[in-house]
Amino acid sequence: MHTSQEQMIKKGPWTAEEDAILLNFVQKNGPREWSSIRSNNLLPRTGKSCRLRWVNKLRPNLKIGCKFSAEEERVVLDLQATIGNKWAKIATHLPGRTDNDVKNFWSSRLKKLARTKHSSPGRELKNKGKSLVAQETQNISDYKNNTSNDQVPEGPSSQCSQSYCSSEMLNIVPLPDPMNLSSLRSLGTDETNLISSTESQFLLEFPEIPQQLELPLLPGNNGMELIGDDEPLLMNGSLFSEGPKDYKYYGDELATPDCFLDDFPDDMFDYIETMPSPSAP
DNA sequence: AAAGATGTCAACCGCGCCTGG
DNA sequence: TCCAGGCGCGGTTGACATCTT
Repeated sequence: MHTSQEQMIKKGPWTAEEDAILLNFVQKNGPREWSSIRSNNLLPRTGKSCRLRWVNKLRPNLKIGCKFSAEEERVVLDLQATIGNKWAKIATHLPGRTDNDVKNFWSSRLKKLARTKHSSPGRELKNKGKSLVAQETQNISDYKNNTSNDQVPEGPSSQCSQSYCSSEMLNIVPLPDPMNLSSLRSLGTDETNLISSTESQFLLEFPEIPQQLELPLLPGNNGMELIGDDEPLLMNGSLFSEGPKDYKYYGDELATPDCFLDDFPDDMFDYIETMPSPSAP
């Protein structure tokens, strides 16, 4: 049973006329009292919808149609590792970016990582991917929470056994020295933050890399040039740095994880794909 | 050139917090 | 103290664009 007012609520893409009306409203009233837009019959949209449109598309100084720079990617990775999926908070550190932008950027990265591992996902993964990626995020978060007492699981997590990432990705193995977990632990800004989600994500994705492969070479050096005094480390946002102040560059570009993946041999993931599952008999 | 795979973006949904009555 | 409405946030979905085979 719908009221006539409910039936009048419009959904879907915004028209230029609607945008103009909304802009006019905000110019007169400021970005607030969104619900009055509908109650005053200015637009057949909910207050939430109006607010979202304003925040994501009509607000001044937005970077629309502009890809994330390496620096912006670095900020997102750092902050996500530090505070988790607080997209709105992260967005406050990125002028011109919205929480939606950050969220979409992060989802794209996760999907890319998932597909890298499952190199022939096909339509099945396409169909499952969206919810699975979200599940993966949750599982990573759960994993982080469950290891907050310095207890590092040595095998697949039973807690996540129903999920996509658990059966295929929760392939957690101790890292050999010097890239062991105590090294990783020392990275955290919070002692309880044993492995940040970015870090654990990498561990889940590529558990065997430190044991089996040489690290990729970075231009101009042997691939693991030290910036600070600490040992080279795999994780923490840029994957090759030990903290926000020290970031590797590929030429003029900051070394983002995507750059990182690009430098692995093409067949590297084929090898990973054939790794026996620890749960296999 | 066509079909499928992948990436990007816009928008909706549901939950929870805040605030005023 | 309780409740309802407004709002913000994170998660999710679907459409469209672009790339790959």
